[in-house]
Amino acid sequence: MKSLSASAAPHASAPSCGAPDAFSRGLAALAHPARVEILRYLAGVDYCCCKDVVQRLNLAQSTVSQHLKVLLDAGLVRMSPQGQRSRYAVDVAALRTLCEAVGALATECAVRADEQGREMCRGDH
Amino acid sequence: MKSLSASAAPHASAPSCGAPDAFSRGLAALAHPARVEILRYLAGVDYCCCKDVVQRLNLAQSTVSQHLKVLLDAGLVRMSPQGQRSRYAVDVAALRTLCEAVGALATECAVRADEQGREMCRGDH
DNA sequence: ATCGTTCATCGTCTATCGGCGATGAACGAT
DNA sequence: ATCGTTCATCGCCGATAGACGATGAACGAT
Repeated sequence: MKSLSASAAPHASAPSCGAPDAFSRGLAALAHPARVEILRYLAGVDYCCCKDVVQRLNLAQSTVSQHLKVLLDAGLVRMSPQGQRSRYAVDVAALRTLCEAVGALATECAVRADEQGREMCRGDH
Repeated sequence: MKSLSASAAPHASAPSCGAPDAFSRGLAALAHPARVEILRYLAGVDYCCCKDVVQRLNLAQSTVSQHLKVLLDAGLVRMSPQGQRSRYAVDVAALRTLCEAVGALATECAVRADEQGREMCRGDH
């Protein structure tokens, strides 16, 4: 009953909460400076193997590989094995989609807040 | 808050990257379904105390308080103590700013990828 | 066949996250 | 003064993230 974490809610299923959706995974992937740096680096080079990122970021190769895997799972980069290397490339469309999702959330919040923003200062309920 | 660049601590022995900037904190705050739900709920009501969110989300009060604190630290919500309650409200401007930061990252990646996307054929396409 | 390179994965470690209950402070009402 | 309510914080716990080194597979070159 205590171990819910993402599956079993104590009482009833939580409202739209509890699933690691694409939105959450995408944002979580972006919520790390190293991964943002990887993305920007990937966009700036024509082809990119893991080694290049390692030299760029001054991190261990295994660490970089992990970060790339996170970005891959989030759908923000694509990978095509090429010989003994791995060609990584930014999925610009996915990045845009994620950006639009954030924008949609911001817009929704703005609209809903504006709909009744004037009476926010009543002080009672 | 235009500093998107991850400073990428040069030394690898550091446990973390050492630069939890506003961008990372904001995205990390959004990267949890419960917190997104809190944001949307906050935007939809004129007045909101912690208790309301607790009933809404079916989470323990302490858990909700933690989530609110995360959102607060990320600057996405504002809080004003009001009597024994705490009035929480979405900071729409901050949300927009964060959204624009994501957009800037997406645009930068798109531009840089487009600048040489056509000539990325070094050997094969 | 052998070697060097590249990369993904495994194991380990520490720090943090995310959940909870319990506690105490602050405040309004009785 | 006392009680009830609300909230933030603490301690605890399991799970995850993020770092590393080591290992082995895949591949090109010798």
